[in-house]
Amino acid sequence: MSSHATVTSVLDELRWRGLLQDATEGAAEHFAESPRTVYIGFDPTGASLHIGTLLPIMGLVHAQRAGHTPIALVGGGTGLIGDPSGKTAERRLLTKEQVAENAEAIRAQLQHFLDFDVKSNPARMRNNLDWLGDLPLVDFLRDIGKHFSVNQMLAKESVKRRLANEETGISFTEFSYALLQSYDFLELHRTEGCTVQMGGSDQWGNITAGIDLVRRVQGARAYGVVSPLITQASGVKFGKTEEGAVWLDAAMTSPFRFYQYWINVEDADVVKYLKYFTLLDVRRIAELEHDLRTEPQKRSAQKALADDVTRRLHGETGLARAQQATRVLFGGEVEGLGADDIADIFADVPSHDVAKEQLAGPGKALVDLLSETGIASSKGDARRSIEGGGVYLNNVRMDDVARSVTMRDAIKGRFLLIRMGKKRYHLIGVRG
RNA sequence: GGUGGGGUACCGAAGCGGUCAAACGGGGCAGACUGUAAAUCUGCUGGCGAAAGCCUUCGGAGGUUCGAGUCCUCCCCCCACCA
Repeated sequence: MSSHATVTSVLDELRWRGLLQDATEGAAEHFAESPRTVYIGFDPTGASLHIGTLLPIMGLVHAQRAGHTPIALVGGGTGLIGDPSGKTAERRLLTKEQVAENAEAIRAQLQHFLDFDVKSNPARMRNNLDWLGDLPLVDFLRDIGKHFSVNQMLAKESVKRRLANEETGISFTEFSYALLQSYDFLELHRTEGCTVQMGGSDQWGNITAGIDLVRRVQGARAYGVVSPLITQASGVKFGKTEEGAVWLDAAMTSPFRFYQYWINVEDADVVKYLKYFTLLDVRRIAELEHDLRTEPQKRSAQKALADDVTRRLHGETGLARAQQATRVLFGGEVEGLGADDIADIFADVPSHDVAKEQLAGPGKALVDLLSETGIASSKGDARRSIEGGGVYLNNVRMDDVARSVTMRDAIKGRFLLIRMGKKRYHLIGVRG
């Protein structure tokens, strides 16, 4: 991805895209004056980022495109503590090794979105473990803690909620989180000249705390910009599927399933998501919105969204494969395929194995096959699915609960294609 | 510490001696309709079983009874009011 030193105001860009929830006073002017350095923190509590994190990432992407320098801060140190914002219960602590591993994985994922190589304003990556890791406690309390009013901290919504709950309460560790995040901002201000912190709207409190600290310690003015919470028209939490979260790591969510997630975005959300997650411009998005209204069955908006986001994360190859698998599965091309094509196309589709011997002779009961591979949660579940007309073997609906699967069903003696419902595909490879 | 109300399946919530694997709603899955959308309508939603049926489940442990989410005893946990 290339970044151009356009003069477009980041905030204007964020605003029309619906990515701007709030900004501290003077932020617009600050960005307008000259190129700035902006940071966002990423919590390494998981082994991968998920699509919910895409929103703050896009904030950095837009900043970079507008000529500013983005810093992705991986919270290798703060990840050891846990942010109480938005949490109702104390979090379990991760080990240092886990956090270090996660931080490394996140770093790799961010490289798909930010340009670390441009001459003018390359993105940077920092890990706050570098300065929090061996921070002397006494110095910290003297130099940083001194600037924080416990009274104010107690008034914060996230803290209040936890205090109100006698059971869980809040540990000193999590209570201190805001200080550490503020210290990050101070550190990046000193060493990187970073003057703006971005983040999700749940970070507003932590961000303003950091701004105050920079002002008190450095006597300098700093700014904050936050993006809104993503909502889904149906009220379901964004980024969740039956299989769980949609991850950026290809090993956790294959490019095919990633692509499918975006293809399945409902009409009521798709325009919003185009603005959020793609770099398509106003005119293009307006066109897609128009198409959506006039010929919704074409699903051009969903396709544009899926193409754009999948390409950025998984590259042209990943996108091409996801598209091909989609064409084959949903375009009815599956019948004429050879085994090799299938192996290739289905590399991404959830798959299972079954031993050849099991399909020999009379074969294996379909319900057993479904429950043993985990496609159905139990035999009863498998049976009910078949009775309800929701199970397809090689794209043929199975209506016989007592159906057995034999080698004759295997495509080219190597694969069984199971479909549950309209769109959940599973490939079963015949072993041996 | 006292008094009262509760703890039921993924969630909420009925049930108050057999007809209870447990009403109803939500969620989830599937079907129809569509556009791999939404809305709507329909079915399914503990396990095993082709079925009959069997097994496990209603906070925990005991008990009464031919039979217990349902009654009794003790224990644990929540909530409200009082102190």
